[in-house]
Amino acid sequence: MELPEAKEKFIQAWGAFGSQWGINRSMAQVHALLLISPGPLSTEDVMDQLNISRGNANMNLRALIDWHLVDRILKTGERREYFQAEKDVWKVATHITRERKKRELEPMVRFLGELKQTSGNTAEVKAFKQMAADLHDLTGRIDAVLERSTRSDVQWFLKAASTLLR
Amino acid sequence: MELPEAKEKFIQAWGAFGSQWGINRSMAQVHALLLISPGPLSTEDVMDQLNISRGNANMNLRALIDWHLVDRILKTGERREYFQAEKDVWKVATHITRERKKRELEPMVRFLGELKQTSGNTAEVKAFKQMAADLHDLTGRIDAVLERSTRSDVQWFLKAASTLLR
DNA sequence: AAATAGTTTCAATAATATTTGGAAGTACAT
DNA sequence: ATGTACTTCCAAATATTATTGAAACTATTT
Repeated sequence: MELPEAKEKFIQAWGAFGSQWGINRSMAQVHALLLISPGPLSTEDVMDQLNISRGNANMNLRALIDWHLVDRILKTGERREYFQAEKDVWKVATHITRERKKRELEPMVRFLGELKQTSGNTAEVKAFKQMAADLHDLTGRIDAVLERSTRSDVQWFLKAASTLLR
Repeated sequence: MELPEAKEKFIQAWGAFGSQWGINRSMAQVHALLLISPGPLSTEDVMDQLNISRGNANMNLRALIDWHLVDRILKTGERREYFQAEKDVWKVATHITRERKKRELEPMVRFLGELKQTSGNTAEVKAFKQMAADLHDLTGRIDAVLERSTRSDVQWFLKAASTLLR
């Protein structure tokens, strides 16, 4: 396969994959484009290559910066901002994991904890509280595993080990 | 908190959580309702409790069966079908993980593998192939971890161990 | 074999999420 | 301080996705 086709397919696939996981398609596509671009791109480059509006490009670039997946680059003597993706896929995975953990998983764990206090003793209440407790336990464990596996020291260790074992 | 309020909040929260992760809100809500119901429910029960249409209830119940999260129950002497959620949250997590792995992650791993064959030697092609290779490696490792951690024997072992360690 | 009770399908509709494009804002240069 | 080059915001338009509801279908009962 030649580059232009591969590039296009990759951007489409990354966008579709993202939207299956609740990440907006454009944000994933902008990320894909930056991931495979050797150098930093300007907002206009992104607009042109993905055929999206300035507002859309800008909004998603900011969101990606917010997720720590993209850095703002200022070239000396140029006013325009450039954007560059974090290329280390381990870091990418870590940042995505930590953000979603913080924004979505942790609030769910807290909420399930609260539900365990529901009052009553009927069969229905018991089934409810049991489920809340089980889910609280499960999500808490998942949270703990993700916490450990995305700690920067563990990251460093895992990456080094897996390079050696390659 | 009293049951009706807790129930309502749980269904809403599970629905919102699901839709953040690319699972349709109604499907997650039907699942939530069945998870906290002590016995099996009929399509009508689901329709009434969630205020959704028959088509919607039916479609999502079938989808949940497809995901191995819900079983069809036939009561003797009754024509109507009943539905009951798998209550073991470890199994729930396993089934969700395995389905998404199969439907979404595995195709992505294969696709990234293909992209590594892109032809060319420019800086742009090299950056592209490097990223494809790195992502292929990363997604492949994640796939392997999920494969191992959702094997039914491992499930059994983990569940037993974590009960002992509680 | 007709009536009944239930399930499934799917085109139309509604709800939700995304995208646009222009106006407002900001900061640098002249 | 005005013009210029750019960024950000946001209400309106569009696209996408989910939901409805009624008709078609299937299985059971009389």
